[in-house]
Amino acid sequence: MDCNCVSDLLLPPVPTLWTPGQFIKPSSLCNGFAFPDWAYKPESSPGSRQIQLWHFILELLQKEEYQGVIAWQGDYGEFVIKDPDEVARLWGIRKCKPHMNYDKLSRALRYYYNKRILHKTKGKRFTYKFNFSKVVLVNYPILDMANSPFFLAQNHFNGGSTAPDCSPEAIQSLFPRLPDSSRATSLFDRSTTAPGPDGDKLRLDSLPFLGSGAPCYSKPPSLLGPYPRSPPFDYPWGFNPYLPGAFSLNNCPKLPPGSLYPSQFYPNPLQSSLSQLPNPFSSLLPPGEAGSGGDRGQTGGTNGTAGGQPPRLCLPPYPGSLPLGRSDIGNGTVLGERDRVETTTPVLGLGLGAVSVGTGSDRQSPTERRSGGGVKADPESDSDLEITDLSDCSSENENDEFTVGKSLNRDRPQIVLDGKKGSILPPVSALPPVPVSPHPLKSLMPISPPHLPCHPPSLPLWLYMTGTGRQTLSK
DNA sequence: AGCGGAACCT
DNA sequence: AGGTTCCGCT
Repeated sequence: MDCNCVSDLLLPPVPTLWTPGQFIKPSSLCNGFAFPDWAYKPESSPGSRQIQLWHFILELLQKEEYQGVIAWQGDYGEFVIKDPDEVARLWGIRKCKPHMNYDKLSRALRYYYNKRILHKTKGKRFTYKFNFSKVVLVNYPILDMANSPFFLAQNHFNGGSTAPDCSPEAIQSLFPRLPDSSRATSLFDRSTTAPGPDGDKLRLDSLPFLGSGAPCYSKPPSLLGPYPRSPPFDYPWGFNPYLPGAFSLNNCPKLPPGSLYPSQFYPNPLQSSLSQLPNPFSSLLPPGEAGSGGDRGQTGGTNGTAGGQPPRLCLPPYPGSLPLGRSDIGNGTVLGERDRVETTTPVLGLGLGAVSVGTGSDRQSPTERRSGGGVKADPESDSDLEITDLSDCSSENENDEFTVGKSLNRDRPQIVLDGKKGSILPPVSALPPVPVSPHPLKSLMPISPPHLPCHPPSLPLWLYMTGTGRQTLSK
């Protein structure tokens, strides 16, 4: 039976989020619901365009209108299904399974246990927890995680051979705590010296969505941006993350004055953080904002970001992540016309490359499964790490892969992980030369796409469960 | 409520 | 592969 709800006819532009009443294309609707294109698996994967449950859950979790139905609660990554029947109903609508119920949905959720995408918070009804260490964070280019001390250990791309730091601390360093609201944060710690070899150190803990803040309530990042997936290599506003020039410290184009990023789209701490970014990032700020250290509060303006909700940032991904993970996330569409619907939340697409964390073993350990009470995440489940090998996704571009650490660039930011400085990002010069169009914006557009990425595109920050792709899980 | 096996579907 | 459906069990 095909209820014709979500078919390949679903084309971008689509509503930026799954919001009842947002109609774009009747043929792409299911019972009046339309869904963001990014919610589908990439075309390259089998069964593509079928949303996965964990994806759907994240989708719901991201929407404030469903806070009464499902919401982040408790430990980091933990969420509670407040209204199981309603969630099941929504899932049923989504999948056109009118007979869906929580029993069935929960069976599907249990299906994720083995994949270590989710686990149950013992002792808390309807409470589950995402194993965010089991995700691939793509498009965190400026956080060159693959080059961090943490990830170097198992970096498939540099043949890392040292033992990985799989300690919970290391994991925590990957997902650091949200800084206190009172704590001034900056993406770059300039407290030490002037820019130079040690000048600009990227602070992971200044990225709100990367961490959890309050001890009792830790909302994971706005994991899935509200941006519709764009066709491959469609960078409507002309930004091409693949192009070296896009991030060249000397070749970063200014956005047109008064352009697509009104200042109110930059709530704190992002705004101030962005403004402190060295070029090219600071240039993303509207004129007058860069360097102003604006201190508009998080409640600020019309950004639509609820107080306390981590703002999504949108920085162009650093091309160094290209070999590691798809970098076409969001950036092309962030400023696109199609995004008018919900460009209310700034998005910072920070490229991590493709980083996943997981164990070689698929199963939860008995310890893990025994751990109850939901007091604290089982360290075991989050304690292992691997770099997701996406190399087969870019076989044509193997030569493009960075040899991490092959060359140093003093101008590039560095990562500070728990106070330890990470290795610097690969130099822009390591990128393959790409012809540049004379047009200031078109110079950022793809001349010829490097290769078809293999994760869902156009996400400002895309979480890619390693268990759902062609990647690392061994069953 | 929650679990997991099994058959089945797409 | 990723569920969906059913069901017995705890």
